[in-house]
Amino acid sequence: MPVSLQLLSQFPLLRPLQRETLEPLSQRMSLREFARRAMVVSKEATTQDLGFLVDGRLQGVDFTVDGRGVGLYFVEPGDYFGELPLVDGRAPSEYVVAAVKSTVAFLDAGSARELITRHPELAQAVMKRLADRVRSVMAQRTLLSLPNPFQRLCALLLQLPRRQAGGVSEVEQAPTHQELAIMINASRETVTRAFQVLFLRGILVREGNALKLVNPQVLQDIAQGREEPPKG
Amino acid sequence: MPVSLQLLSQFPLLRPLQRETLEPLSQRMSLREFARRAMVVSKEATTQDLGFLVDGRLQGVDFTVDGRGVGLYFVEPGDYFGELPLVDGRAPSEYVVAAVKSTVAFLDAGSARELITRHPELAQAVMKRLADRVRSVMAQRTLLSLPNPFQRLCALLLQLPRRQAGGVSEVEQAPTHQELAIMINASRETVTRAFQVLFLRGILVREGNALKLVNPQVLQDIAQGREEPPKG
DNA sequence: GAAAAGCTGTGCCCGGGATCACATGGGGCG
DNA sequence: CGCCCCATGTGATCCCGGGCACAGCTTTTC
Repeated sequence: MPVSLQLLSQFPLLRPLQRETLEPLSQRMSLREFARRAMVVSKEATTQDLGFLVDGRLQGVDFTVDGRGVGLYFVEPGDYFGELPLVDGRAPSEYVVAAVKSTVAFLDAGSARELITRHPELAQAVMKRLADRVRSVMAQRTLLSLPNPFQRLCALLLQLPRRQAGGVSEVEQAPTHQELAIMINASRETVTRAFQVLFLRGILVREGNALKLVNPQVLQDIAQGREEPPKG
Repeated sequence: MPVSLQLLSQFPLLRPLQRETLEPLSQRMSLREFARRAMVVSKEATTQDLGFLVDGRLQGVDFTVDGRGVGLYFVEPGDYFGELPLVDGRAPSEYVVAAVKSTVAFLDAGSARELITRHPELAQAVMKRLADRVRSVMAQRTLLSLPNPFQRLCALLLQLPRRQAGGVSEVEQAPTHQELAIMINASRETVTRAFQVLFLRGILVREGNALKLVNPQVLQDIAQGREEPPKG
């Protein structure tokens, strides 16, 4: 089930490639659909194919032994994933699931490796991507080593993907309290109560499904322990 | 201050290179000595040179805002470091300090980048290295998200570098309670008390500066929450 | 060898968060 | 429309682990 050239040329990673290189690739690749919540890559998977997200949205997740899930990162259309097993030949470090109905193009491990080896620009891009992941996981590690839940929540809010909306930076599609709780190693109720305080102080404003960070500076101060985590 | 070819050829990363490639490199590189505790790379450094550890032992460390230090990883002779800034051009994510008196050979960022771009085997090796770091930091993140300090300690013990000694795997040069405490986000006293219990149960045996993991299986069980963290 | 500094071991207290239980609210879906 | 499921609030309770104080011990330093 080959993939159209036009589709492939939409991926930034493959942009540097010549048409002659792309064409045989498109022959080897295959498109697959995934329903919402479907597992795209299992942690136990032995294949090391490189995946390109054509459409939808994927999420890297991990589970603690007691079954709680942790969101690690998102994959947006145009992005690729699965580079970790591809590079080191070991099993994936996490699961990848479809956050919504998604379409993925897979390139087999062999071709992917050859491609990267032959094209330094691609190798460069993959290294860059891995570096980004190191930094992002490091940030999470640092966050988790903060002493109290309030600080961790503030730190997390600052590192969630945000966008500017009317001069104020906001988190769209804010995760649920439960999801946040897991990410900062706290209970759901603690997150709720911390939010109360932040709302009360006007540091944070809820707007439908989005969260406006009215005063990021204070969040930063609390996260870094410069300002006392407010109690009530 | 050029570096001898013989020295360079001891680095696995550079092993694939021809003598003709190595020679100009050796001209550009410079050797530097660092005393114990000296800072090799600052987190604020703007240079992106690649460092090769000739002799001694380095440690990647980070500091929380309140000044507590966290050990992240070690660099042993033959290893290189500084690949993260080199790859993504951003500031280092941590400090590198000399654990003991050390000798380091530096290669300027430009030459290093060119080298990697020109030689796919090297790019491959660097990618592998980055992948290792992703996995190691992920492991630390997972550890920190365990609910209680006892579990975290067991998990940490299992992920410290170990070696086999007389059929029993042991941690040489065990870190101090204080250092362990910081790594698992707990207080020094809590670590001490947890050790008490582990010694009492014969799961762990102290032998001078080394720690024998007599029963790794139980450690594993406790870490994963399958077995109740013993209370006394 | 004496002093100083650092590591380890313990008792005690207290407060922050986990946990439980339940009330509300709100949105999707038959 | 009514139902149900999930997300959010909120109070009450309890206990784990942080923090302090201090007592041996070992290791460095001069």
